[in-house]
Amino acid sequence: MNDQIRVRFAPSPTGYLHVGGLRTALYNYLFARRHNGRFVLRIEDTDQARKVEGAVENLIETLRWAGIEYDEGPGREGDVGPYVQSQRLPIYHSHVQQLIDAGTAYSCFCTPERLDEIRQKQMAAKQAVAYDRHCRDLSPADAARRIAAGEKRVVRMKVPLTGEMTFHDIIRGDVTIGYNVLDDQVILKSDGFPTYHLAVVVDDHLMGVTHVIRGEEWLPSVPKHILLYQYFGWSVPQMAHLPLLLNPDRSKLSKRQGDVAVEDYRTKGYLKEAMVNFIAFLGWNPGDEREIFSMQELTEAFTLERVGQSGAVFNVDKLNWLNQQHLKLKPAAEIAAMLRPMLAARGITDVTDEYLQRAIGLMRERVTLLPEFIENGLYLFRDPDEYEDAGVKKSWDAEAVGRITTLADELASLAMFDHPSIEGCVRLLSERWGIKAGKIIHPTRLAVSGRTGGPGLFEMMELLGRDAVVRRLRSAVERIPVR
RNA sequence: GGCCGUAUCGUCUAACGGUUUAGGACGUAGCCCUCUCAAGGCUAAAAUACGGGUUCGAUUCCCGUUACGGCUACCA
Repeated sequence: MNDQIRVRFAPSPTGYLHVGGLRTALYNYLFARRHNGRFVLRIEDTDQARKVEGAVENLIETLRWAGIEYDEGPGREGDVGPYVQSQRLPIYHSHVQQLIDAGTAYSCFCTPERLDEIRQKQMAAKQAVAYDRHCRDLSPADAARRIAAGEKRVVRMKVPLTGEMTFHDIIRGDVTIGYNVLDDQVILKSDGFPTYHLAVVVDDHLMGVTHVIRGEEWLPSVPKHILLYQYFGWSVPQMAHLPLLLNPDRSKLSKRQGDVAVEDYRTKGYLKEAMVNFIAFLGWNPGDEREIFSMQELTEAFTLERVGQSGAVFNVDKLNWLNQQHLKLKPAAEIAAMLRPMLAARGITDVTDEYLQRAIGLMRERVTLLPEFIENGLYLFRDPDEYEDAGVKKSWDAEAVGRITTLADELASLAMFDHPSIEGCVRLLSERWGIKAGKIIHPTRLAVSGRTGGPGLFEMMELLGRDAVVRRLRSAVERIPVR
């Protein structure tokens, strides 16, 4: 392997992709792209109890949706696979044996009950909770005999009894942790699966990972990992521990206080561009005052050095704003494609692309989320079947009904039915009647759309077309009771 | 409890110890624009947790306190 930068995103498949996970994946991805490196996806499914059916597929699909493509991983094999830990058991076993042979790890036969017991005692005595190293000095021969006899065991790594370790983190600088607060971590479970600590070290090394970029929750276990690198005689990758994402009350981001699954946001109608832009800015900024970034721009601007050290609250208001901004930038054809299924769900399938895209043009600055195009702009596709009370109350009186009737006739005989002609017609009437144009505009909007707000009336009527407009005006006159 | 980490407007953040009346953005309020709703423009309120040092000078460096968070599993 050469000196190319290699990073990985290594989620465990427990159901869905967490927004914090998305950010970790994104930063790894951006870092790899920025340095022409490789981005690896590795599935850490060493906990059989937490395995969730379909979670891996879901994870991959969500990453794909966000535009985070991996260079190597499940379904995209490279030279250092497999990329799913449950398929790498023999690799872990031989490495564990290596440590046992070298005397840096040992078999432990303590039962869960015994472990529980000492933990209880330690807690009662207000001592640090740690394994008492009961099996650390069993002779290898004894251990081998008990294994042969079929006794259940785990394998633990030996942590020095005294001393401390200082390591460097790109984001946090030098961190020192004493060995006395570390216990002899289990590295191989009794079911034959490795724990995270062993698997992550073995795989990161074997997969040529040069930079470990992951969440801050891993910071305290770094010394254990470095110890393992040393036991194996391997060089240690660079570390970058990212600050956590927080709830509005500053606790670690969780359900209960909002959505944490990326797919929830996708379902709600957030754009991937907004999601990525927003997530990137939680803990990182470009150092200037730009706010709106495409994935491409992010890859050009991203550096680990500009990642902050403190947790960031997930602020939905800002995400909403970013979604609006990206909605304004996105080509109408792409928005149209996303709207089609939503329209179809309402039985609207007879809309041409041209019409739909023009409708999007009228609505895009008035919506925050995708479904609002339809919720707030349904009248662009169907005649309204109800009229806002506030509008009726405000602008629908006998005079208005008379004017709308006349307007309908005038519009029906207009030579051209485009924005300028329609506007000219309305303005002419308002002059003739000696009233402000608004006196005609407001009831007309109500009659045509059922709403009091929305796109400019004349553009809207042009899009709707003469037939629909005249029909709606006349039907409103029939249907809306005069107050 | 122990260990580790973090601490600038409500929120996301900027400010290589001096260029700072601490800048931008979201949100909030007001004004402008205007056929409505938006969008946009302008304006306003809004922060260096606290206490000690170091320094001619601290948001920036050091120490302590406080607060918050993480870790402390045969979970990741």
